Amino acid sequence: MKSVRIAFLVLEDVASHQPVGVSEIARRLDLPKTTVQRSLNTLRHAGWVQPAEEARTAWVLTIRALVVGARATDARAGLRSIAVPVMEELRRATEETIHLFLRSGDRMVLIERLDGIKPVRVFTALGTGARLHRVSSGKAVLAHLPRAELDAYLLQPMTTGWTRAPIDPEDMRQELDMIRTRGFATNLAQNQPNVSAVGAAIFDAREEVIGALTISAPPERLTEPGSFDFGPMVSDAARRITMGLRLR
Amino acid sequence: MKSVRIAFLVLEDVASHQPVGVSEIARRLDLPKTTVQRSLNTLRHAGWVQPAEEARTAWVLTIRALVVGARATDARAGLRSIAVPVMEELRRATEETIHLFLRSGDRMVLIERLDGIKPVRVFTALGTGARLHRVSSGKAVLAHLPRAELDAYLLQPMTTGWTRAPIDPEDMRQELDMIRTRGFATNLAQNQPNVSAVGAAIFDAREEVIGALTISAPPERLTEPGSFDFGPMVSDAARRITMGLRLR
DNA sequence: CTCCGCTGTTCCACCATGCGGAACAATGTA
DNA sequence: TACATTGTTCCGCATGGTGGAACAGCGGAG
Repeated sequence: MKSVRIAFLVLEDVASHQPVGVSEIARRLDLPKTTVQRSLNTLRHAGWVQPAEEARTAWVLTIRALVVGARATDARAGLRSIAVPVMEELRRATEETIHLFLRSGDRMVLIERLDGIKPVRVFTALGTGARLHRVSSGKAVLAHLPRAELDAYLLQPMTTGWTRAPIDPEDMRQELDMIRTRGFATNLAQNQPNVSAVGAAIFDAREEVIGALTISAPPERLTEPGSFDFGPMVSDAARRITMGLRLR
Repeated sequence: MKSVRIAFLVLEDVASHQPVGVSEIARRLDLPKTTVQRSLNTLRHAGWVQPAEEARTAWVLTIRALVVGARATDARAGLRSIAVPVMEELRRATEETIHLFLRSGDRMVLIERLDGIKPVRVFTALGTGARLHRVSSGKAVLAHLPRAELDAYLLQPMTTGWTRAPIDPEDMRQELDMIRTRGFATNLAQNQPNVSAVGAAIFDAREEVIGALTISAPPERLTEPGSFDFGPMVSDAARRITMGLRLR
């Protein structure tokens, strides 16, 4: 179904470049303008894209995309209903921001957030994604990936997020070993300068890693000694979520 | 483009009934099984649906749907970046949960949430929708809709959400008049038994209503006198967001 | 003012490709 | 065992998507 494949390519291109016009999309996807325009019209009739306000010549996503997309997390057998109470408890205990991530390919995607009580916080929007090796949640996941998958991932070049320093795969393996033994991963302002975090992996009923839970805070509230307080707390909370999923 | 239209129908059906099988979808959409299955396969290759864990015979949405859907709110010229700081301030002042809604047709859709500090809270997932007349945000929007649109809306039968009591369109008009004059709408546990809320409308640069901001709390913390404290606060916050949008 | 490069849009003939009935297989229920 | 479900494969027909070409509208440069 060529036309469907094209329609979704167009939709995703609109999503990541909106507001955007016909020619621009056609150029980027290397498709005839005609084809792209036909797709856009169909997408409009389906209610997924709409002309940007005023400019009838640029396109943006509609809210319908959000409504449908938001249901994506319902799939995981009520993960949210199991996770949220645990997250609430964890937030009360730490007073910091708690994030719930799911893995999607080689990215971690934020699917739920309970923000901290203390004033200084970092704001991450739902649906935001980051490469696995850049974030504590991702490292927690990497540490529990099947050997073959991990090897494949480490073949890709990796850099730290902030200072674009390259990461040595062997160093990463060592870090992952440590994460596996102590039960949680850390990220001390390595991805974004003002955010530190500790994270622990969550497993589904088949005992495969599916995501991670994290505690985020400004670096001054999450130093290495501090992370040893929070570390066991996330690790314990994540394990309780895993338990909950297993009982389903 | 028939095949594309069908593919999106199938996708939306999966979204609202997952996990779901071929025959069930075919029955509901009144399409041949073959057609539905072809669509599902294409959707899988596009990365939008996947077989449910274990049961290879049922389908669910993938996280990709969330990632794309989450971008839908970026369209509104940085609404989020303008709204969030105002919402933070409002939450600090009230210590209650702050919701940001956008209108989509005759529904209000939750696009951002900052949860309250106090323990008892009601949890609404992002992307959740509700009929306009059922929620305070929706009533705030209705109160500022162009006459023709309002008339059209009031022609539909309306009931309260909880006790399915019918609502008289004339009563609603009166309530909307009051909302318009005092600047905010209230919902005192009428939709869900444990949630009260006050809401105020947000306008775009063309001065058309696009959404609303609300403060939610359990009824005991948001009684009629209390709502007169919070009322002006939401109303003021919403106006500041509107101002921000106008400057863009 | 005119030209040029860029937009988005319309038209149309060809033929790839999606359509869907029928027939099959793999379940689990009476 | 019989039956009513489910999901899956196959294939011939004609529908409808494809994409080149040609047109129109806009804005900036010379």
